[in-house]
Amino acid sequence: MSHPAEIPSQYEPSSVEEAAYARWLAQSLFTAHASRSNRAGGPRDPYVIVMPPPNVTAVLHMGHGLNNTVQDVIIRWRRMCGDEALWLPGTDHAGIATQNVVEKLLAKEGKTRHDVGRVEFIRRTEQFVADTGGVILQQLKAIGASADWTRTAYTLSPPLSRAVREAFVRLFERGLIYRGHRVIHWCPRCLTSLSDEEAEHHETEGKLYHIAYPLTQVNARDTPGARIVVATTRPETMLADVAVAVNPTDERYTDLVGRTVLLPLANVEIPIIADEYSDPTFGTGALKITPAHDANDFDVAQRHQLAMPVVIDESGVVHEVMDAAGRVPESIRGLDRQDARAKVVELLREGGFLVKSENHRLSIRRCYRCDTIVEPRLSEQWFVKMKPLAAPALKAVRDGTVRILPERWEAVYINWLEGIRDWNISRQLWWGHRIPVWYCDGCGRVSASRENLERCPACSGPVRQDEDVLDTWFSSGLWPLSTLGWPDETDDLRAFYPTDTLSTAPEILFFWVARMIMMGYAFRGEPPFRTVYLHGTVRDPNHLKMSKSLGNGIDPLDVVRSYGADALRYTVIAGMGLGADTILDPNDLERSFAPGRNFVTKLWNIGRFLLTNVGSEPVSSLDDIAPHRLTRADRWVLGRLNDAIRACDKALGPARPSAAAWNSEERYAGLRLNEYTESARSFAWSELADWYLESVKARLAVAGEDREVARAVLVHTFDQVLRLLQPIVPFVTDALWQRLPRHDGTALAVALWPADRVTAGDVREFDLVIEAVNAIRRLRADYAVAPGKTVSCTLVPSPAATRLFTEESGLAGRLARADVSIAAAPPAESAAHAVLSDGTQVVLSLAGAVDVERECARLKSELASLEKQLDALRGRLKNENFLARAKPDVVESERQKAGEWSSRRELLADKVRSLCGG
RNA sequence: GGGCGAAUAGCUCAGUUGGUUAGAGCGCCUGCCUUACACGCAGGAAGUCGGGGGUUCGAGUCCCUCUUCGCCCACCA
Repeated sequence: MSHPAEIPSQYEPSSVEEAAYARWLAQSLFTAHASRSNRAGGPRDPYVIVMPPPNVTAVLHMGHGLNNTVQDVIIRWRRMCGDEALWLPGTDHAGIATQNVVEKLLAKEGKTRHDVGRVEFIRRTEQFVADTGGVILQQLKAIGASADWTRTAYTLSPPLSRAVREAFVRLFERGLIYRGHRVIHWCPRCLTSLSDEEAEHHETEGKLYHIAYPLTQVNARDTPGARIVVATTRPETMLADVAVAVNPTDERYTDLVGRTVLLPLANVEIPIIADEYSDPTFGTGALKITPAHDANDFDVAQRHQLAMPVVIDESGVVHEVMDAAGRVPESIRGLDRQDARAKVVELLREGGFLVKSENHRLSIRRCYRCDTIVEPRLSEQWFVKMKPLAAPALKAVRDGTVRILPERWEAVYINWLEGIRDWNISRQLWWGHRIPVWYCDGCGRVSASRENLERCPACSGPVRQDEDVLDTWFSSGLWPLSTLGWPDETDDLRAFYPTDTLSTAPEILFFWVARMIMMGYAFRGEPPFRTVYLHGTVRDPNHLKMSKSLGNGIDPLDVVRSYGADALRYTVIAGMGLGADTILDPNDLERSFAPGRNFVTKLWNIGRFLLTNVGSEPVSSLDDIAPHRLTRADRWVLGRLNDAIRACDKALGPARPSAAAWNSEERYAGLRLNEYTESARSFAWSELADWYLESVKARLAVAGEDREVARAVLVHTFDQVLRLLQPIVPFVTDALWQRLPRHDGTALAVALWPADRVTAGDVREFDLVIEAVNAIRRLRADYAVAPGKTVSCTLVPSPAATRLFTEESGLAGRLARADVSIAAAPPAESAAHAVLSDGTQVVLSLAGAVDVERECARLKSELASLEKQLDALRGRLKNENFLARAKPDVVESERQKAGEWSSRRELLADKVRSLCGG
């Protein structure tokens, strides 16, 4: 009747996962079809997730593992719900990051990129990407990612590069891209400018130097030796000072405005000017103005039309770079900015100009790619005017067209967009999309063009293209559009844009998410997605972010090898509250991933038991079983299954807004993946396995009608459980699903999501049986009855439960190892007692093992705690305010409870009286 | 400097709009190799829900305040 040999006793993920994945691919389960989308005349709602493209040179780490598992769970859920589900994968060329890697390789040959030249450098980088790139996409397959690989995209591919150029030119034509000469963030190591977002703040302990600038004497009235003291954290930049600014309201300095000072070391005469920017409460109230090396000073200098000498070059070396002849003392020339600072301070001290230096906390900016301290630098860059682009993106989140989960990030997003500043998009790199702008030296025309230009459109003279490339995030910002074929009006674009959910880490909310929303509106008039799901960070037990450099990382593939992809997936999904960080211990993978491994094993064993007992003969559909043939246990498990399905649906939430914007009920609902997981787990484990499977064993052992009923219920229930769990643990569920006798050849990944049955079973009767079994088990444990020993138990059912317990005494006895008999009154002999919630009495005969004193103590303490709670409950029910203000259903359930408790209290009190003689 | 978040069992965390006796996993204790599972089963211990104040019939949940961590943003040199 069964085929136990077919089901291995041990589930070996490593031996089945790879083949299973290959089979899924061969069946094209993950390939979406534009024609099936209802936006293209097809029958289905589309559901689309664009994968945040990992850097093309990246290797999978836990952060990717987490984020892609999240996306995979969501897309697998929607796929089963009948949506035309598309998860679109791809990689990012990652300008600075990739260029850095290749430059390091060149450095090993003792060369720089300038030695090989631009063309050769790009060729080498392309080769490097071709050889080693995209590894991460292969690795994602190992964790079961159900992406549509036929659509794999790459930001630097020809079609996506075309989208980038189109976007640039359109913004240029709308006047939203302009060229500006200003102080920007510069990385002296990467030798490129950075956007505000790429220059990260770091709090540091530094020094504030007070430096005396002596006033030049113009007439005899001047006090000899008079000076003005400025405060600065960057003394080395003083060599490029062009003024000292004081606040016009600052009376200390009123007389000095208009005078000049002699800049120490540089020996240049500079004016004292009045400017609002100077804060009288900070330092000495006198501020040195260094326009070329400080963005604010630049603004001040512009207002006062001051010169802008440069003394720090692109590599951070101090010398007379521009308009600074004679300013840099011999002993400082050629020094790195750090060394120059020390030297300047030393010289100032020697010259008696250093008044004092004090400790000072300040925040410095570092390059997000290489951590080098960023240098403010005066240069010519391309900028995007952000205010007009930000407006619709702000509105979208404010009015709920786009929602951000968890909710609190919406405020952060709004706050940032409200204060948005123009975006520097030029990068002085070679790896990236070259800026599609051509300069004509003849007529001076600057042209942005979709096609490469040979001649000036105005004067037909020769032109040269801008040397710079675009910020990597410019192309990333177009990702939802460009991957779907924009700017062409492709089938994919029509069928799948806007997409649905974007899942990523909050760190790139500004870098990427906000810009995608802006670009979506700018080029398509629609948001690129409707939900932004921001997950937490993976950290180690010390709450440090996992990273390669800290050496506290976990390689997801190690976990897959040891415990399987499902264990990895289950662990990260089950352990992750919405937006909360995930803590994993790289030094104890065994313990970290135990939840997943244990659950997968349990599921496998549930399947093994169930399938071997059901056997391979045909099984009736549940619909063909007459309802009256279902046992209480059957009705119970079906009812519980239904509860589980509902709970999962509720946790996963609405897939899409019911109108143009999410309404207040939908807005922050759903995508509680941990709640969904917990609902499915607890049903499978604590209900199906612990109670139903145990209760059904006897029925399966006897051939006959009831066995067929039990088989039908088992197969139906397990089938539904596998469907519920497929998105989380696709491999083990697939392996079990294929062995189901009612299997019709459909793949689990595209099987229909379980439906909430209207006629779910009534669970209350079997709940009482469970209560009775638990009571007997607890009494056994209390009185240390040997585990193997069968005890005698008398049940005195409440009137309502008489029939129930008469019929189920055999089952209850089996589950509790007891000979259960039903009686109208409890036996007189000394025994262990318990009272169920409905008043049914449970009496265990223990032949002398029960000591009356102990039993009395037990019952009394139980009675006391019950009475205490009952008093509180009754107090509440007498309270007029409660009755008047609480919701009717709350009052009703409290009343019902009070009834139950008081009948139970009577019984316990009786027991205590008769047993303890009180 | 501004804003946000967290603080619940030994550890990691759940706890929707305030409403039964606050839950799970891991760990721990006591028994069990009960014919699916010891990665398991049965039973158990363990929480003044960070401190203080307030609102309410009722607070882990709402308000104020303090403490300790963490994050984001920021042009006071």
